[in-house]
Amino acid sequence: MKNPDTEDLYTRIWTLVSQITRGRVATYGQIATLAGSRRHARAVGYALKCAPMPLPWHRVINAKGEIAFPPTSTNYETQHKRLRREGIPVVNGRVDLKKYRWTPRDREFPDEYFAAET
DNA sequence: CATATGACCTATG
DNA sequence: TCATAGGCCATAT
Repeated sequence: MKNPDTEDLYTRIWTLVSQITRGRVATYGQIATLAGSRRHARAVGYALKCAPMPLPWHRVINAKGEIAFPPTSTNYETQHKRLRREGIPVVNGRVDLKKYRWTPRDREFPDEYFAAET
């Protein structure tokens, strides 16, 4: 991560993820959109991987409601365990986004966060 | 510079 | 609901 723009992007992603409330989940695309552009869905994963501070990364899942790690990985197990521990059911490998999707509060996210991307 | 690889997403049938 | 196709983009090699 040498590019300064990328660093800004990652910083916004880290801030957003840190604000996901307990017992709720957000998707990679959702975070990317809030961070400024919905095209960076893939970059969210990278940003979480190199986060310099502890973050509730387990609250970030894909658009289908699934844990994005390979089901056989230890990362998958860790995330699954943490979600269940927060009271988020994972049935058939997926979370009900209709019920558990996190939505930012207006006060936390001023209008510029939702402005059309340039 | 060219490819390949993901903690991805949407549109479409 | 599932599968496929095409798109996206930071990183790694």
